[in-house]
This record gives sequence, C-alpha cells and structure tokens, in this order.
Amino acid sequence: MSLDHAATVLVVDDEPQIVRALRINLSARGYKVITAHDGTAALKAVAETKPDVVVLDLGLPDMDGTEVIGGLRGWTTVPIIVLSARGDSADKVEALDAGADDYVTKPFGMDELLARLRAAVRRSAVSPVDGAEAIVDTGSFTIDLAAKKVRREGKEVHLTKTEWGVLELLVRNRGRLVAQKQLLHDVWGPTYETESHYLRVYLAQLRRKLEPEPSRPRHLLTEPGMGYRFEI
Amino acid sequence: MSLDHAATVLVVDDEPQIVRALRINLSARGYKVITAHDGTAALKAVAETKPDVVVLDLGLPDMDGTEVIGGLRGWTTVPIIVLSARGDSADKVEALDAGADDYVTKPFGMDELLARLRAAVRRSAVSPVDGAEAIVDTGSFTIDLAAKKVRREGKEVHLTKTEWGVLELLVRNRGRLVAQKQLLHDVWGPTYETESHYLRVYLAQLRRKLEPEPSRPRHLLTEPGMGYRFEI
DNA sequence: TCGGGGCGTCAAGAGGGCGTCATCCAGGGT
DNA sequence: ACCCTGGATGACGCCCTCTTGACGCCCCGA
Repeated sequence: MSLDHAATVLVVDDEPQIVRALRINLSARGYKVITAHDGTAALKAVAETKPDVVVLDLGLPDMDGTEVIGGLRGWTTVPIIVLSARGDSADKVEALDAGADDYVTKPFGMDELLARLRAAVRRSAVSPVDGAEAIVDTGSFTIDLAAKKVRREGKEVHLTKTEWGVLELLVRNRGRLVAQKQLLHDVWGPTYETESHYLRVYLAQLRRKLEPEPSRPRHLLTEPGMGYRFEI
Repeated sequence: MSLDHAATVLVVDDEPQIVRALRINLSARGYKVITAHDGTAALKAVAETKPDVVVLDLGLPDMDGTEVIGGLRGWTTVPIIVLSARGDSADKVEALDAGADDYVTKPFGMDELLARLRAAVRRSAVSPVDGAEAIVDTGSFTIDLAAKKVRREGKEVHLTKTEWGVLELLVRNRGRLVAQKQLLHDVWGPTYETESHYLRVYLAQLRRKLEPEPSRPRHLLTEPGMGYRFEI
C-alpha cells in the first residue's frame, strides 16, 4: 500500500537537534515527517494522523517511554522504533516487552536507523491483506483506496478525514459486518468506543454524499445494535 | 495462533557453543528449538518445519548471510533476527534491506535477544487475522460467522442482535448441547440465567426465519429440560 | 384420568437505537 | 481580524426490537 517514499513518520523527541536531524534525513528520502515533543502530543498525533511508523525517544519530559508505548499498543499496531541514550539490557527488554518493535541506542548511525525504519515499514506494509483491489466500484460510486479518492458519476467527491476513515474501514471489510466499537476505536481512538452518535452523524453524511437514495442506502447498511456493513 | 511458549525457533549458526547457549536458554523459556549449521540446511529446515522465527548468524560456511535471507524472503515472511559479529553500519543496512527483521551484534545479551525474539514473534502472531472462512452450510441455510451473515435460498436473512447472539453460540458449538444457562449467560448476561422464556421466544423466531418447517426443526433442536443443540 | 411443568406461539407495550437537522466551537487559511 | 470548513453535541420523531404476558399443547407422573 503505502510505498516507502510515501510513508509518514512520527518523530517523538524533546531534543530539537535530534528532531531536526531526523527531519532532514527522512524528508530527503521522501518520507513525510511529523513531530511531537512529548508523550501526550505523541499519542494525540498518532490518533490523528495515523503515521506508518513511530520513532520514539524514551526520555520525554512528561511521561515514561513505556507508558507511551502502552498507550499506543492498546489500540494500534503501528511499528514503534525506540531511540534511547540508555543501552542497558534491562531498558531494552522493558521497552520491547511493552510493545516496541525495535530499539536503537544513541548515538546511532543514521544509515542504520533508516534501514531499521525501512524494515519496520516493509513488515507492516505486507499486512494490508485481502489481495484487495485498490479500486472498488459499486455501480453508484467508486472508491480508490490507494489514492484516497471517491468518484461519483465521474466527478470527484470530497470527503473529510473522518468521513474517509469510516468509509475506508468499511470498504476494507466489504461484505463483513463491522462492529460499532471497532469503527469508533479505529477511526476516533480507544476512548470513543461508546460514542455511537458519531457514527450516525457520519454515516448519514456519507450516504448523503454517495448513495443515490440516501434514505434507502444500498451500500452503506446499518445492522441495528451491531454495526455497519459495506456492500457492493 | 502460536503462543510464545509454544513457538518454534530455528537457530542457524555454525558455532556449536552459540547454538548450545541459545538452545539452553530458549528451551528453558518454553520455545521449541531446531538448529541448522549452514545456509543450505537452514533453507531446508524452514521449508520443512515452518518455524515461527529464525535466528540467523551471518557467518555461515557455505553461503553469504544475505543470500540466505533472500532465499527465504522469496516465499515466506517468517521473522528473521540476524546475529553477527560485524557491527558495521553497512552490514546492518545490507542485512535489513535484504529482508531481515532485526540485527543483533555479538557479543549480545541473552536478555536482549530474547526480548527482540518475543517482539518478532508477537508481531507476526498478530497478523493471522481473518484466516479461515468460517461458513457453515446446513443445506437449508448458510451461516457466515466472520461476516455475520445468514443466507437462505440465496437471499440474505436479517437477524437482530439477540437472534444472532443465540445462533452464533449454537453454531460455534455445533453438534453439542448448549445448556440454557449458558445461552442466557452468554447472550443476555449473568443476571438472566433463569429467564428461559427468552430462549423459547428467540428459538421460535430463528426457526421461523431459517427452518424449512419451523414446527419441525431439523437444525435448531430442543433438548427438553437441558438446552438446545445445532445440527447440520 | 387428571394435573403440572416445560415448551411453542402470538400479541402488545415500552424502550432504545437510529436518522435527521440545527447549533456551537475550534483551527486553519486568507 | 475574518471567514469557512469540519468536528462535536443536542433535540426530536420514528421505527424496530426486546420484553412481557396470555394461552394452548404435549409429555410425564400421580
């Protein structure tokens, strides 16, 4: 899916010079780079921008590194590469067992970090299973999962980030029922699992934009009490 | 799938003392350990025994380490952790880009290696998501457990949340008797274990929707005084 | 033969979930 | 500083589903 050169990297570090060095090197290699300078911002950034990989410094000002890892692992499997000045075996074990994917000690070689980053992205990029067609056509409208575009009667339909998040999850599970909890969890984050009202609002918006008869949906179906389902 | 304590590790190294140390430590932690002392044997061993993770020394007598990695990556995504005495950045990059998942330099801490191994196994254990098609066919109707769909004579039958809860539990225990108490406990909750009237109502509804002759059920059977049973 | 418990069936009321619309608020761009 | 988009939240009516009650049947033992 997301090729290396299109991958988004979240860099979490409170040392400006490290952030700067990483930003320069990563950008030069075609990665999209976003940054956070503490744990709270990191959790927020992951929930909002869904990066393809996280580079996480353990020495953050506001919370312990393993807490950040734990906060992420509760609801996402995004690869996490830990950066740390501490090379103790115990630190590595703790971080890895908390859910980190790799552990690099400072000072680190940029080449090595980049290689480990490629490895992490490659691994997680394999999973988008399904052998899925990147373009799904319902007859009423088409969804291009790779390009993140939706067309209806030839014209492109603009979707907001949240609308796309809902639609993508449903389309990737086409034919299958997706539980309300899962939608809320994956699109909004782990603390929104009970806000089913959001789903009603956004499904209504998607239907209005995509369905020929929004009040009689043929593709974005509700299974009362259970969840939603996308049918072609 | 394979839990940590049941995971199989292939150790590929030509130094007997390393193999011995790994075998002892891994076995002590409940891993099943198999070994290979050169690249050819390693490729053969992976094909034959399908290990959950490979620990690969780069300094093998018969072939280059990256060749081994390449030979594996052509057809399997099994996690590969490289062990190497050479800590050059270039070596790491080469191995990782060839398809390795991690790179540990000798001498290594056993704790760290074990933690990285756990991380690698954990990652790959997550992916076998929606493996098996879970479709049950009775001849009269079919149940798709993954999609939460029921079809009868080609047409989809709509079930409510509670109806589906009852049917799913029975189907997942197909052929076995499911006690009333268990059904009520699992579908309605622990405080409903005596409300057997619910079961009568819902079994009747399911039969009406699914059975060819609802009054003569062939699949959703009552065992008077005990519970219900689903038969194909 | 009679009575009771378990079961199946039907029906109706109540509550909750859903769709819809309107409003408020924050953030980003001009 | 302003506007404008998009997200969050509340109000409201409708429909479906769950729940509950009533009743008849069958099987069993008394």
